[in-house]
Amino acid sequence: MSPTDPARKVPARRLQMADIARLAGVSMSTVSRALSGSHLVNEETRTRIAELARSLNYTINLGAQNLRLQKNQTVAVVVPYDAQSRQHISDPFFLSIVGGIADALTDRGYDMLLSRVDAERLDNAAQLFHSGKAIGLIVIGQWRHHDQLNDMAAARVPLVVWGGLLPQQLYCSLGGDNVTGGRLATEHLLALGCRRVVFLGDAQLPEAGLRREGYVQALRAAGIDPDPALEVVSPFQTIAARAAMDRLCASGVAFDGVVACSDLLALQAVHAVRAAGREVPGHPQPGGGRSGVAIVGYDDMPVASFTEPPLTTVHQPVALAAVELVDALLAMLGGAAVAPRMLPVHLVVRGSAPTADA
Amino acid sequence: MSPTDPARKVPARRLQMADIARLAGVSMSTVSRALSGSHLVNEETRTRIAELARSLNYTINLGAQNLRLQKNQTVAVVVPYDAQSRQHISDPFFLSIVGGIADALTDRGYDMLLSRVDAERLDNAAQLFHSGKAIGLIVIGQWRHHDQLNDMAAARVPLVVWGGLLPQQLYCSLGGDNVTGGRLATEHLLALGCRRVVFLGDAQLPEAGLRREGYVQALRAAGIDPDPALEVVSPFQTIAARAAMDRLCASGVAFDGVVACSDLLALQAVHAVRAAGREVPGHPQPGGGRSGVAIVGYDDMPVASFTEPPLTTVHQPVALAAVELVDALLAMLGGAAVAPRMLPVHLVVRGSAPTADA
DNA sequence: ATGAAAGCGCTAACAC
DNA sequence: GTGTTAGCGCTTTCAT
Repeated sequence: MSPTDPARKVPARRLQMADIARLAGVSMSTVSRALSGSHLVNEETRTRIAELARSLNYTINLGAQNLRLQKNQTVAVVVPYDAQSRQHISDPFFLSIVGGIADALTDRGYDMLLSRVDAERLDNAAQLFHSGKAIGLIVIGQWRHHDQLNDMAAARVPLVVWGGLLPQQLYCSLGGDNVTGGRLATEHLLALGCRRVVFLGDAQLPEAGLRREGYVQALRAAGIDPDPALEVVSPFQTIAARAAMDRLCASGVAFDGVVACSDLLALQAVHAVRAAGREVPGHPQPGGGRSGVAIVGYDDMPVASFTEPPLTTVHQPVALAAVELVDALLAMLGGAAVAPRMLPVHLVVRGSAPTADA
Repeated sequence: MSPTDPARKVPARRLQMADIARLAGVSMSTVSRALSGSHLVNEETRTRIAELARSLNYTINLGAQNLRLQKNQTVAVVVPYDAQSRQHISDPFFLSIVGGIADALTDRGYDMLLSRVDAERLDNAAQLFHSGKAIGLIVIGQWRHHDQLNDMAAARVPLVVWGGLLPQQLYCSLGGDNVTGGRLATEHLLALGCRRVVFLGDAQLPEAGLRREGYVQALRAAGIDPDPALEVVSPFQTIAARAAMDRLCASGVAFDGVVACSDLLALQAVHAVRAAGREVPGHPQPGGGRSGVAIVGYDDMPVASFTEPPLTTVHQPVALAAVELVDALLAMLGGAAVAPRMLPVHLVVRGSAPTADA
C-alpha cells in the first residue's frame, strides 16, 4: 500500500538538441528545423526526429529559444500584499480575478507569472519587465501608489492595472465603476429608510475612495450631509474590520445602514452589529431611520447568496474583468494605445438590505 | 480629469550590458562583475556602474543570465481544468491554496508560474519541466490520472502533488487525511441520529474516493450498509451538484444526512433540500432518522461560518498545505527523497449539522 | 583591477 | 535537403 519508491532524485543532465542530432545522425540545424516543422526538411527525417525527441522527452529549451528569438510569452500578474500586516492574498475577489486571468492568458497562449510585491513598492514590479522575465504586467489594485504606477507607465513598462480611473493617470486601468457602485449601494439604503449610513472601507485606497465619492453623492442628493463619525476606516481585512465596527457600535454613534467595500467587510459588519444586539436588516421606523441596520457589500462573491443574511451587494464582473485586462495588455503590446476604462457594475438585492421592507 | 496620455507604446530597444559598459567606459566584464557585487572591481567603479544602471532602469536580462548560469528559480503551479465542462478555476479551496503557494514561493525567492492543464492530460505539465520553464511542478489535485503522475515521477520530473495517498504511488503527494475526513463527517452525522447518509461527490476522483472510504468505514462501524442509491456523483461544480441533489430529492429516496466533498457542494445540497420542502438540519426523530437533513461540508473555506446555516465542515489546513508543498518540492530539488504525507484534518461543528440537538 | 574570448542552448542566414 | 557559422545577452576563465 505504501509508495514503492517515492520520487528519488538523480540529477541526470538534461538532453539537448546536440544529443538528439547525434542520435539521429544529422546536424543540429536539421533537428531545429524538424522540430519547428519546417518544410525544408525531408518528411521522413522530420518525423524520425520528432519521434526520437518525444521518446526521450526532449523539449526545446525555452530559455535558450527565447533568448535567440528575442521572444517571451510570459505575462506577470502582480498581487500586492500589505507588508505591515504581512497580509496574504486571501480576499476571494482577488483570488478569483487571478483565476480568470490565468484562464484568459492560457487561452491566448501566454504563460502567467504570479508575483507578490509589497503594496508600498508597486514600482518594484517593473523589475519583472526590465529583467525580461515578463513582457508586461497586470497589477491587481492601485493601493496607495498611483504615483508609482504612473512612473512605471512613464518608463514605458507595459502595464494594465485593475483599479479606478484617477486624475492625471498615465497608465491603463480597468475596473468596476466604483463611483456608481458606491452610489447604487447608498441610494438603495436611503430608499430603505436609512438616514445614518456608515461607510466601511479605507478611502485612502483609490477604489474605496471612488466608492466613497458615490456614497457622498447619494447622501447629498438626498439632502444628507456626510458625517465623518460614520466613516469607519478599515483595510480589506476581516479582523480589523470587525474590531472597527465593534468600536463604532460601542461608541454610541447612531447608524442604521452600512456600505461596505467588500463582501467580507460586510459580513464582519453583520456580526459586529448583531453582537451589539441589533438586527440586520431590521425595519424602517415611523420617525425615520431603521430599527436595525441594513448592510450592503461589494464584489458579489460567489457565496454572497449563501450567507446569512444573503448579501445585498454591488456586483463586479470578475470574469469579464479578467479577459479585458488580458486583452488590454496584449493590445498594448501589439502597439495600440489602450485607454483606461470602467466596467459596469450593478446592485444585487438580497436579504442584508432587502428591497420591499415590511 | 481624464488621463493625459494613456500608455502610448514605442518599442525602444531594451538596454543591455554592452550599453552600460560603453556609457561607463569600461568593458562588459567589469559591468558584470560590478553588478554582481564582485570585490574584484574597484569600489568606486562599482558604485558608479550601479548608479548608472539604476538610473537607466537597467536590469540584467534574466533569460540570458539563467542560460549562462544554468539556473532557474521558477516553479510551476499546475491547476488542472475540466476540458469538457470548460470549467475554470473557481473553487475557493483551489484558489486559496494557490494564493498560499504564491506566498511561500515568494518568501523563498522563487518565481511562480501558474499553469492550467487539461485534467485528462496532467502529463502535459511535464513539458514545463522538460522545456526548462520551471525547475519543478506543484500539481493541485490528482484528478483521474494517478497513472500519469506516476509516469512523470518515473521520468524524473520533480513533482509534488496536492492529493491523497494512493496505492503504487511513485510521486510525492501531500494532502489532507481524506479517509479520516470522510469518517469524521459521517460519524458526526450518525451521532446526530442520521441513518440514511448521502455521499455527495465524485468518488472517481482519488480525494473524493478516499473520503468515501472513510464514509463507508463509519457506516459499517455503525452497522449500516452503504446504499448505492445514496451516492450522488457530482463534480466539484455547483450547477451539476444542485441538479443531482434535486434529482435525488425528486426520486423519493429517503435520506437524512449529506456528506459533501466541498463546502460549495454542501451549500448546493442545502438549497436543494430546502427547495424540496425539508429543513436543514432538522431534528432527530423518535423512531430513528431525522425530520430534516443534516449536512456536512469539506474544506472549511473562510466564509463557511457566515453561510446560512453556518457549515459544519471538515477543516483542511490550507496555509500549512501551501508551505508544505513548497518545502517538499524544494527539498526534492535539493536531492532529498521526500515521502508522501497526510496533513491532519478536523471537524468544525456549526449549524448545518449541530452538535447538541434539541 | 580590468579586458578578451569562449560558450550556455538555440535559430537563421548563408553555403553547398 | 542539409551542414556551417554567427550570434541572442550574459558570466567567467584566463591573460595582462
